[in-house]
Order: sequence, then structure tokens, then C-alpha cells
Amino acid sequence: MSLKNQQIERVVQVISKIPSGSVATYGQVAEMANLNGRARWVGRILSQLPVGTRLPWHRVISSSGRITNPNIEEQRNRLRQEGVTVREDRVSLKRFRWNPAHLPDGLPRSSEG
DNA sequence: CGAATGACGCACT
DNA sequence: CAGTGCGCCATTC
Repeated sequence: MSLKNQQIERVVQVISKIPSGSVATYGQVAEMANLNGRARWVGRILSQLPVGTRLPWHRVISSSGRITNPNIEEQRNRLRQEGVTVREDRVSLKRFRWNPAHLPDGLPRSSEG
């Protein structure tokens, strides 16, 4: 197992822990996987996922609450299936963002709503 | 090594 | 909310 492989596994592990009906941002996942600032890499990892993967990749969205996945229809369908409200390509982070309680309380997300 | 690319993120206009 | 610019970093050519 190479180092990169372990990091990828970290990311996969984090994503697998996102509860149904909630979403997490790429940056959030990166931070949880000790890859602070590597949000891009998280996206790249997701793009490398096998087609039949069991990983809930659809619960990962951009920091602005938008679906940046090329398979927007697929992701939107999956999210709605879990009860997440999706408007076009946008999800309300205020309502659906996953907060595992390891994050500080004073996060600047008052602009949501 | 240099240039271009990408399922990102933040600041500015 | 839309558009643009810059920073970030692994991968690809």
C-alpha cells in the first residue's frame, strides 16, 4: 500500500461515514481525511471511483452547495431519494450539511438559508 | 521540467 | 446571483 493509496482510503472512509440524508463538501471531506486544502484531490478521487462503487459519493458537493459532478442527474436523483431537497444543482447546506460535531461552532455559514 | 487539466475554494467585481 | 482571477495539488502530455 502506497501513501497515496492510504490517503485515498481515508477519503473513502470519511465519505462512507456520511449519513443518509446529509451532505458534505469536498473541502470538508478533505479536512476530515487530514488532507486540508486538497479538496481538488477529493474530487479527483471520486472521479476515479469504479462505476459500481458502493460509496455514497452523491453526498459530496461543492462548498457553495452546488453539484459539480458531471452526472448531475444521477447525483440529484440519489440525494432526493434520501430526502435531500435539490433545486436545479443546488442543495441547502444550512439544512443538509453533515456536522459530525468535530467542527467549531462558529463556522461562517450564516449566509445560507 | 514546463504547460495544461480538473467532481475545489475563496475573494473580488 | 453571475463572472473573473488566483491559490491549491495530483495527474497527464
